[in-house]
Amino acid sequence: MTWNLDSQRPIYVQLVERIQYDIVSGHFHPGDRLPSVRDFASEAGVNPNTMQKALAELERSGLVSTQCTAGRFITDDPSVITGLRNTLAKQHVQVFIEKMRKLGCGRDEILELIDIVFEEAAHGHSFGM
Amino acid sequence: MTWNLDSQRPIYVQLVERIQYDIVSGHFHPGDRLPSVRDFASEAGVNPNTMQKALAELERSGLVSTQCTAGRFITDDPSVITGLRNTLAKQHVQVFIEKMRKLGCGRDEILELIDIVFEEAAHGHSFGM
Amino acid sequence: MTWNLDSQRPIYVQLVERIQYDIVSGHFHPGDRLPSVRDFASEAGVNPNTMQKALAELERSGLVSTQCTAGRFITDDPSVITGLRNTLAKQHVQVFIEKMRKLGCGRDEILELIDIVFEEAAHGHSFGM
Amino acid sequence: MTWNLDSQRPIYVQLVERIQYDIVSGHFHPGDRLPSVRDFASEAGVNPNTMQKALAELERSGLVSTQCTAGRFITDDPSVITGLRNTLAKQHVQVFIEKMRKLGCGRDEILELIDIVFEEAAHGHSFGM
DNA sequence: GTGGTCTAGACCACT
DNA sequence: GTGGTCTAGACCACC
Repeated sequence: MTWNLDSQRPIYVQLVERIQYDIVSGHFHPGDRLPSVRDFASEAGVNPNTMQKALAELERSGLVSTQCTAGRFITDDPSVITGLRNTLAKQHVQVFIEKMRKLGCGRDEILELIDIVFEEAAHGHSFGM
Repeated sequence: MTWNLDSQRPIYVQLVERIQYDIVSGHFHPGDRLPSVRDFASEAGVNPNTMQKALAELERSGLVSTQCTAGRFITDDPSVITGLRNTLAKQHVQVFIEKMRKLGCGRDEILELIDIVFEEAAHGHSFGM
Repeated sequence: MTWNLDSQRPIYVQLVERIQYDIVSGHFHPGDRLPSVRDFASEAGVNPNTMQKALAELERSGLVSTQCTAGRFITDDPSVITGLRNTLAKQHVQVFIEKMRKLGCGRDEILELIDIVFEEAAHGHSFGM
Repeated sequence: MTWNLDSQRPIYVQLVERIQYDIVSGHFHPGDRLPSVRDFASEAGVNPNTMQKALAELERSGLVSTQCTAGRFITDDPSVITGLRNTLAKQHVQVFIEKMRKLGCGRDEILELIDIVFEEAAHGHSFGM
């Protein structure tokens, strides 16, 4: 698992996003214990304080909670996770559609392109880049 | 028309993207003469050198060309513009679908969400800006 | 009965306050024998030395007295207890009014808010715990 | 203006509370510019990072906002300030009544004591201690 | 070992 | 000069 941090945006923001994804996508499960701040930080190649800041952010949003001296845990309320997933999904769709609109792509063309990309993917093309 | 530059990513990259959009979306037309580097830079509120770098980038990709002493012009070959438009559109779709895939959204859910966002937009909700 | 000790303030101070409350509020009665230091400490989940320090403090203020070999007893002079109760009550009121004054709340607003809180409590809202 | 920080509770929390009070009590006014992080920190005798953390907290709650490179400003929406004031006031009342309840003081006795304290204050006694 | 907090000092971009 | 971010290293209390 690589972290792919770029130095253009605040690292702690990228950490938050990345961990959110890992929770939402099922890499972490509700109730799971997260690695310790120090381990997590070293895994991501950042300073423990930076990871601490990211985790505090996640705590503020209710995704993780800390049981002092025992570590940090993913919320065990699946609805919080589902809620975040849906929020993120909708945000992505909105940003995406706005970008396409600026390119002059309407609804039909968007749907068409999506089908094309899915077709290609189904025939073994890779997604990412 | 505001330029909305953020200081997180290299300015010239943002300028390139923005001008690409302006060409592709029809704000600039094939054969149009671009403002002078100096004017363009002052309009965007950036240093002329930065704008220069952005325009050089656009030249490299064939979107604009310099006719010495007469200034810079948008390519008069519509197919180049259409090509860019389609390339950008497809890129956006691929990136978007990859993000959604990471969230665990399949094709059907994506289509559903897109319809929802279009519905909302039709009822007066703003997109992102 | 939980002890709710927080690690922010010296433990023994919190014990003193808590036992004062238990005496003043009638949980312990005049002349009652207190549990042994060891039992009391284990009940509160603290080190016996810490409890010892707390009890010494209470002895200094005349609330409890040691009868050698027989253990520690709550004072059998009800006026001492009543005196403490009134002292604590007045202290709380003074500190409270000072805080409210800093917020710009005058006498009338304070009385109004107190009535509101009592109203809410009467309708089943919990206070603080 | 002294800061009276005690080392028992997180300093940044105390800074938040103190600045909240200063805003709510009218020492800072809506739209006022706060001292720079560095100045503010040195005035309070803390590390700039600690002050930064406190101000970030205040920003999160909407009390102050930062106009990048221009400094931080108190919100110019008086209703936010009034809202905070009322929230704090009610909290204090609740905590106070709960404490008094534990002492066995009912509503009437509380009101009586408040009047006594106000009487004393009116005759020149000091509040605080 | 855990998390939480604080400090000191640095760099960046903007103006 | 402003705020924002990051790092390194320290201390504390709890278990």
